[in-house]
Parts: sequence; C-alpha cells; structure tokens
Amino acid sequence: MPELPEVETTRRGLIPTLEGRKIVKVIKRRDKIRIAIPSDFEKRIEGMRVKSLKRRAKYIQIFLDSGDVIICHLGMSGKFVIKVIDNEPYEKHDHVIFETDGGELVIYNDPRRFGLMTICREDELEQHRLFKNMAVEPLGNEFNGDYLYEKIKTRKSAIKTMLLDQKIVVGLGNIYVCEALNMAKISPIRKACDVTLGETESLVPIIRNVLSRAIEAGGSSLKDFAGTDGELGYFQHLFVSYGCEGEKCSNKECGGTIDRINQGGRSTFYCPQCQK
DNA sequence: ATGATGTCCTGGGCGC
DNA sequence: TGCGCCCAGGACATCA
Repeated sequence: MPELPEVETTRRGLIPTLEGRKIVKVIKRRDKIRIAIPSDFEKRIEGMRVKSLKRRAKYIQIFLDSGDVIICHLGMSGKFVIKVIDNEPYEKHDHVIFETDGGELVIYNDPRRFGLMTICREDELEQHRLFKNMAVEPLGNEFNGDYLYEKIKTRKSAIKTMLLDQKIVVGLGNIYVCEALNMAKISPIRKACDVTLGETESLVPIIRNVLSRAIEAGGSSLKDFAGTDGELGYFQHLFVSYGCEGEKCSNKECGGTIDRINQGGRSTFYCPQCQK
C-alpha cells in the first residue's frame, strides 16, 4: 500500500529525528524480512552520523557519514514508529530498531514482512541491483507524454499493468494508478499500445497531480503527527475510485458507477461509463 | 523480449 | 465462539 506519496511522507517524517543525528545502537530482531538483512548491518551503522535522507521510487535511502547508505522499502505493511527511549516491550512486528543520540528510537514495524532493509556503499548505490534497472521518477522532468508513449506504444498488456511496471515509471502502485486512470478517463483494461499520444499527454500531468496532492495531504498529516506517538507510513486520504465499488463516479457529468474487476490477481476499480 | 502466473507474509473479514 | 478460507499487494522468480 505504501506508494510514492506514503514513502515520501515517511521520509519527511523521519528527517527531524534522524538528519544530523548519530545512530548509537541498532537492534535487529530478525535476520530477514523479505530478504536477509546483512550480517554486518548493525556494525556498519552504529556510531555513524546521518547525512541526509533521500527517496528513489518507493525506497528510502539513509546516507551515513561513513559512506554507507541504508536502503529501506516498506513493502505493503511496513511503517516507521518514532518513540522516546523507554522500557516498554517491543511490539510484535518490530523488526529493526535504530537508537539515536537524541534519545529517540526509530522502529521499523512490518507485519507482512514484504519490506526490505539493507545497506550498501554510496558509490555503488546507482549500480545496486535494486536501482540499476529502475525507470524515471513520475515527478521528474523526464516523465512526460512523449516518454510514456514511447515506452508503451508496442506493449500489448493492459495500460494499468504497464503503469505498475517499475521499468516504465517508478513509484506508482495499485491505488494511484486506479485514481489517475479514472481522472484521465482511460480504461484500465485498454491495451497499452492502443493508448494514443494525446492520451499519454493528458495522463502524465494527472499522474503528477494525484501524487503531488497526496504528498501534500501527507504533509498535513505530519503536522498532526509531530510530537505524538504516531506512526509514519500511512495517512488519511480520500480516493475517488480506489475502494469505491458501487459508488458514483466522481467525474463531472458522468453518472456512472465504480466497478471492481480483477487484473493479474489485483483489484482494479474503474468506471466503465466514462473510462474508455 | 514479452506476458502470464506464482510466490512471499500476516491480519482481518467472512461464512458456516 | 471458532474454524477455515480468501483477500490485500510490491517486487521478483519462473515459465511458455
């Protein structure tokens, strides 16, 4: 569920606690989440200072002054919880804990364990297997109507499936793809090669817009979060199609009803009336 | 290369 | 009340 906006919100929420801080202790409560956490993970982090936090696709990258980068992915149920140090027992799915010299704990909690936590050298980051084949950022300048059209014009898969492909564009997941296609009035089951240049040119700004507005909403949720015992990773956000089966399509003068179908084992929500 | 399908994992919701 | 079943889905593996 955490897609680009949730990951970006999480990154921003972690900055006040981590940036400029020294990580004094790392506790690994299991050896693997989705993949193994390196055996030297704790040793490489303890005593190091956090230079900055960046995001690439749905990954958070924590840059250390040692030249290492911690790489985190929230999977679908991962979140960070910030707590002051106390003697409370850890929660059931607290997998990795970072203690800072500011007296705070940054806890990675992930019930379904689809997330990922690893570390690599900063100068090897771009060539890391997780990042080297990754497509452009949806909010970056390279992502435009021409680019998307060129990427999909020969592809026979459904446009929805293509937008979920991180080699086409990164950061999108099931929710925001449904939202963007509904607003663009493009059917999720259309073959990607049948989508016209004109349509990709209108779709791209819609994708940017839906992501930007979600990041903004996440920013608002961070204000409420500050100083509380809250969790980073999710925030309340209203969707116009996702999860809205049976409800009226929100496109002006449409009058259709949101339907739910299955594509590749995933739910798709769309309006058969206006999404053609 | 592409596309279709299976896999990982747990909690929550449902039917009986 | 409790049991079994199915679903949620990001990214990757594996197959044709």
